Amino acid sequence: MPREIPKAYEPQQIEQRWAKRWAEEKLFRADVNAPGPVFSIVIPPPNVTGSLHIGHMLDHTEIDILTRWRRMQGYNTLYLPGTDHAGISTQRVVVRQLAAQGINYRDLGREAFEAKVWEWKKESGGTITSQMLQLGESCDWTRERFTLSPELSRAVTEVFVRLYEDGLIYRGHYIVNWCPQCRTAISDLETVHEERQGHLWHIRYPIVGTNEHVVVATTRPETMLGDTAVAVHPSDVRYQHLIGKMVLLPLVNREIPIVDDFVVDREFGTGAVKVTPSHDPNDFEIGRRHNLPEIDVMTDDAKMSAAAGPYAGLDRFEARKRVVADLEAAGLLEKIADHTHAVGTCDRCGTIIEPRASTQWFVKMKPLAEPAIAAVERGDVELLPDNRRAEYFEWMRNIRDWCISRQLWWGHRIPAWHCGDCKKITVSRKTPASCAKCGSVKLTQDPDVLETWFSSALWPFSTMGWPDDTPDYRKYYPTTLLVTAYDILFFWVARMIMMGLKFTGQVPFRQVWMHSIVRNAEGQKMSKSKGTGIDPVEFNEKFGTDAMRFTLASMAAPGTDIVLSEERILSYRAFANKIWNAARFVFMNLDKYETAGGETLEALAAPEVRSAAPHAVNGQVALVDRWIFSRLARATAQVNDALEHFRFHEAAHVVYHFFWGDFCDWYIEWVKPELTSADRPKAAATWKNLFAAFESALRLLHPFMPFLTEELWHQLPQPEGARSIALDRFPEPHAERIDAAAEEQIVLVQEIITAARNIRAEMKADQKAKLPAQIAAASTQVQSTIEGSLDTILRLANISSLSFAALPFDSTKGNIRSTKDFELFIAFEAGLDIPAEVARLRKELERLAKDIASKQQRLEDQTFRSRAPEHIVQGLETTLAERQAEFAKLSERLAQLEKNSGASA
RNA sequence: GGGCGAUUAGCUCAGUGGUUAGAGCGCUCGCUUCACACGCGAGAGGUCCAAGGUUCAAGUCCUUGAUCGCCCACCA
Repeated sequence: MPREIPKAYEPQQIEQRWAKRWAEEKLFRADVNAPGPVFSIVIPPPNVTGSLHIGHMLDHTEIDILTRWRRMQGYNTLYLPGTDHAGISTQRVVVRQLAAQGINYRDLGREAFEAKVWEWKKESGGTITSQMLQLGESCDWTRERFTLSPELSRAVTEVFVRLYEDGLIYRGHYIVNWCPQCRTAISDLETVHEERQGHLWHIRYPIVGTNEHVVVATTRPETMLGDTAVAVHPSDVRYQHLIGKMVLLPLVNREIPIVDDFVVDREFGTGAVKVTPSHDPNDFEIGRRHNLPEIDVMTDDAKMSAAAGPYAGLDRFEARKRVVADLEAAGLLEKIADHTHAVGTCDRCGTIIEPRASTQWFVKMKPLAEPAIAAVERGDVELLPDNRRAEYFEWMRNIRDWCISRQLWWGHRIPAWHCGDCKKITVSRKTPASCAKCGSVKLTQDPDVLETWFSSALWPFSTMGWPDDTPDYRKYYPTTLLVTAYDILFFWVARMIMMGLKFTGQVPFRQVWMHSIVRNAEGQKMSKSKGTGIDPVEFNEKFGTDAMRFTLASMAAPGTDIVLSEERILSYRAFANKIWNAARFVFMNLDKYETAGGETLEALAAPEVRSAAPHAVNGQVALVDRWIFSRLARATAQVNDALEHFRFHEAAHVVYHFFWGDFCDWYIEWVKPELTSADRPKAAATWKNLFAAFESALRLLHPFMPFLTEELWHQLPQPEGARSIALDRFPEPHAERIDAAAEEQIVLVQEIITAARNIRAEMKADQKAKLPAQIAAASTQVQSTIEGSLDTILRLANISSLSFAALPFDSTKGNIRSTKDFELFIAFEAGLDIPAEVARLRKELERLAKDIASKQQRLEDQTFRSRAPEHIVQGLETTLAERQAEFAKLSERLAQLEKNSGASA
């Protein structure tokens, strides 16, 4: 049966077809009862309403490579997919959408709004999962999870209640980061500090009962409307006499005291600071220490509040201008200095955050952090790469309490009820009937929801059915590995470790692999909103998912961030095409094999054809077959080692060069004539070996290029009932097939062929002209190797004959290439380009001379001889001898040429 | 203010103290060779950022500096 496949690889329909089939057949469904060691991994859940970006693609590529590799190695694998409800982001999207329809979400009311978000989730929540399906990720879709599902919400409530009962969750009034755009508190981690060019306004505050004034400096003049004191350093001689006096707050005409506090920096500004307890963290602390009132002069959306008097209703920045103008008019503005300072912005929307005193829920972190620090110190969780450990420890040791409440509607509502009578709080797993304290039934649930990362922190065990003791939990928890970008080490990884230890008594994962971040050409983080992102879906369609995966894997070297370039993707698309065409060659020959009538193709599907390779003829395995299986075994071992250490780029490099370099460039070219040989047993053996090597190569490549390899694997003869290459075995490293002798001999033959091609190219010999060549072998082994592969040498070097001859060759009559093992000579009539050859030889000699000199110098050094390991010294001696011999040969040749050209000139 | 990373071929990047520092792209030359021009063959191209130091031996380890980038940090 002739196999008709297109000349060029077209990934589009092939990928779609397989992606669909893998999902439909539930090929990657995990089975707790399956044999083998466990390899389990949960996805870092993407935002449910988001779409796939290049960062996910990297995450997912690494996870999928590892999962497929381990599955093929016989592990019981689980790759659990799912999504995050992403509180703020999702709410923002829906709010904006409603606004576009002229609807203010607040007018809708909480329940109706929540319903709208669920609706939106239903509509667009499929985007990311369908994109993942398109990518053909080998995850178990029957176990897909969502952070806001009833099951996972139950885990969230359980955790909240237990933390509250343990005194680790408290409600308190503190300064938090307030985002006026999202209208909610956000955590410290969710703020991004940006250097901004601003001003430092120096304002005179008149001292009551005198003509004096004190000058304060501020970057946010509008907050003065909420000032309730001025603070100076207790030992600041400039101001000591003022401590205890009152100043009249300009514009507001409120009398406020001058207090002393150690936190004031005498060096900064004027050394006197206005104190606004409601709008600054330091001032808040000063306020606590001095019992100052708090005056919140802003509203949720950062407009000035009624407390701001005449400025009420103004936007904070408009108010700033007005306040400054009014102060100036009143003659109270002493000066305006330029000042660069870090401004906190919301990492979701970029709005400048407003520090604001507010009542929120917090988690006490120190008691959770301590065991999590110990677990990493002990190595129960291995954080990789190593250098991230220090960051983790640094952050964990200085951890601050975590503000977990958000003034949003989309999320897990806090399971706490406020009593209308006694004002006490009842925290409960289920809606309580009455106040736990006074029995009142006038209960209202706390309006806040938990921040998204609270539920994400439980992900490794909430997805396994916790708090129930499920088979999944027992089998797959703790998970084997977490793969994620390093930028969410604090947001997510650290919190998972803390929560995992607290609630399961176990670490949530044994290893964490933190990969790089993908950046664009300008080195910025890829961001869709900034228009700097690469759309992976578009790229996948354009170049093929396999090519994209391979590109990402090949660039995923630890340490540096990845800058993706189209050129690089193109080169791996070419690689995919190369594999495709190697397959075409194999298929073409499969047909010949069958029509030749020896054995049927089905015979090739027999397990022993694969496992017994390399196949022998008359008890003899051909050199090239020994070689390719040796190379395959070596490549497999290298890939295993690389993947065990998350060295994806190294693994990719190995398979690339094994396939393209060893298999295509040499093996296929070498065996071509054997396949059609009249010697039937020999042809059949070559056949089986070609088939087995190619088939193994496909399996080796599968974790990296799943679609292409699946497609081709199915076109090869396979045993009855074979469903997918993904369920087949990964190649074994087969240490016994590593054949140093065969590799050495093949290298020799390759060197001869390359030398001949080099001479021909330099001579600009007609491609079709086969020239006779002569060779001098340095040993009988070399000679017998050459004799053994003579036909191949003649064919691949494009020479008509190769005769063994005695040295020296007449370099004026042809060109010579030499190594330690041989000298190859090809004569030609057109005449040698003597000046060119002289130049080449001189350059070569110069290089050799330098090399020889440095080696001699080192070998003469007695300290080197006495201290360096013996194999280094011996190796150096051997190499030096070779170089010297080479140098002698080349000098002789050069002299001959110079003499000749001198004679002829 | 602390901390981390990078600097290697024209470009993008690998490189595990040891014998001639590699890859892909690009470049030059030659090829419609019956798997592949997304290809084949042959080449050119590198004071490994700088200066010191450790070592028998440094692209690799240490120190300092330069340039670029990132993270953390409540000086108004």
